[in-house]
Amino acid sequence: MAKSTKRDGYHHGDLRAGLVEATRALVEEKGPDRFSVSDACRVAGVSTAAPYRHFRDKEEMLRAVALEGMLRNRDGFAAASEIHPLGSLDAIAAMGMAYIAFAQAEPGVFRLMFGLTREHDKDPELMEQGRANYGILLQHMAARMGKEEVDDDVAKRAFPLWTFVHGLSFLLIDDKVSAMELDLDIAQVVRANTRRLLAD
Amino acid sequence: MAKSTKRDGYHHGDLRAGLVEATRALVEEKGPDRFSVSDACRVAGVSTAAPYRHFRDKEEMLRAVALEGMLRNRDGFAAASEIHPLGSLDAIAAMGMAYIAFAQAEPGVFRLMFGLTREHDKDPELMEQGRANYGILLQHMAARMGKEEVDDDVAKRAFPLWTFVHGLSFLLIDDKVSAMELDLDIAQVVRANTRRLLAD
DNA sequence: TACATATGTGAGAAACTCTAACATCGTCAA
DNA sequence: TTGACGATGTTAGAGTTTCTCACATATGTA
Repeated sequence: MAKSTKRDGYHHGDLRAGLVEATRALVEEKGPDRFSVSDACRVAGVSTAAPYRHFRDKEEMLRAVALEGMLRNRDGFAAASEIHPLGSLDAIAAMGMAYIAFAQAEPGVFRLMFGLTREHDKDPELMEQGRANYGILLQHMAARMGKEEVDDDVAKRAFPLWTFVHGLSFLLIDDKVSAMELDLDIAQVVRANTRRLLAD
Repeated sequence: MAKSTKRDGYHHGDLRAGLVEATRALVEEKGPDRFSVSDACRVAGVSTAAPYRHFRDKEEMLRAVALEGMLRNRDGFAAASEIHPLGSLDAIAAMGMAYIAFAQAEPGVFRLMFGLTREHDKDPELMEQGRANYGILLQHMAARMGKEEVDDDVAKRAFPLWTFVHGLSFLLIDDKVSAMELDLDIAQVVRANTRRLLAD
């Protein structure tokens, strides 16, 4: 039965994948700061020394989850961008909603994908994936501005859109929206302000 | 010489304040996730059991720093809002810049003020301060819209402005701006997009 | 088959959070 | 003035955690 996450004897089968999944689940359940390697080991059913055959340290386990999240996020992002015309307000707003939906569905992983530790910036793979995601938005923006190629102007007009949905995502998962007693229709907020940010 | 942070004998003088300051410095130096109570004790020059006379746990120490940051942030925020006419683009953009400047000056504390843990939401004092800060923006927005009182419409028009500078703050401190090879004049970005978000 | 390599285990060192019992200091009522 | 008490510090230590080291077991290849 090929490789599986199920234990089969002395060896695990695919412990790396098993640990990444356990880590993802625990990060989501308890929050990134309450995650422990030992917990992941308990879930995966291995000793606490086992992970160190596959990851340099705890940090690297979390980075693996962040990277996997970035890839998964890209799917939703790309899908949203493709159901509307290139460069349309509909397409751009849909991408924003996909970004926010991911943050709300997996706040733990989302937090991991950004911020949590400065070492993430040094991870070239993670950075590359982030750039690829942003690239999709850039394509739409270039089309909208009637340009063949993505240039600095395009990048500078696209950036505020990212900024906006990024900030909204954090305010939502940190519960600031309800704390301020705001009763918002998120889709409406995204669409209206995307339109404003695109205006000129 | 009244209360001081300096050690004077068996007792410390004002250990609570000393620990908050040590915690703030360490959070800024190493990041919130690398902070340890023991480190703070070493800096303050007390035993590792001492903090528990003043704080329930590590979490509460960090919350104290977040609250103190929120108060300090408010000073800059209020100051920025007062040097320009009530409700003017200048005033609102200046407040945005103050917000971002704080994040860049104290990224560790800024991260603490939002997110890091969900327990923060339950801290009524912290929530109250956050609301007070947001209230300053609401005043300007109400004036701009020619209203006497802050109502739902005002809150809904102000919210995107917060969202925008909040997102920009995080992208800056997480180094995403340089990672995407964007060379931005932040003041320019804030002003241009604040104007767009206010338009209609 | 036999050897090299990959992947798991158990034991333990070092650090950390937090508690419990005890020590010291300041203060206020008698 | 004094002495009891509450506030605030210390020492010792239990329990958890990260990570390393030596050793065990599985897998693949000559």
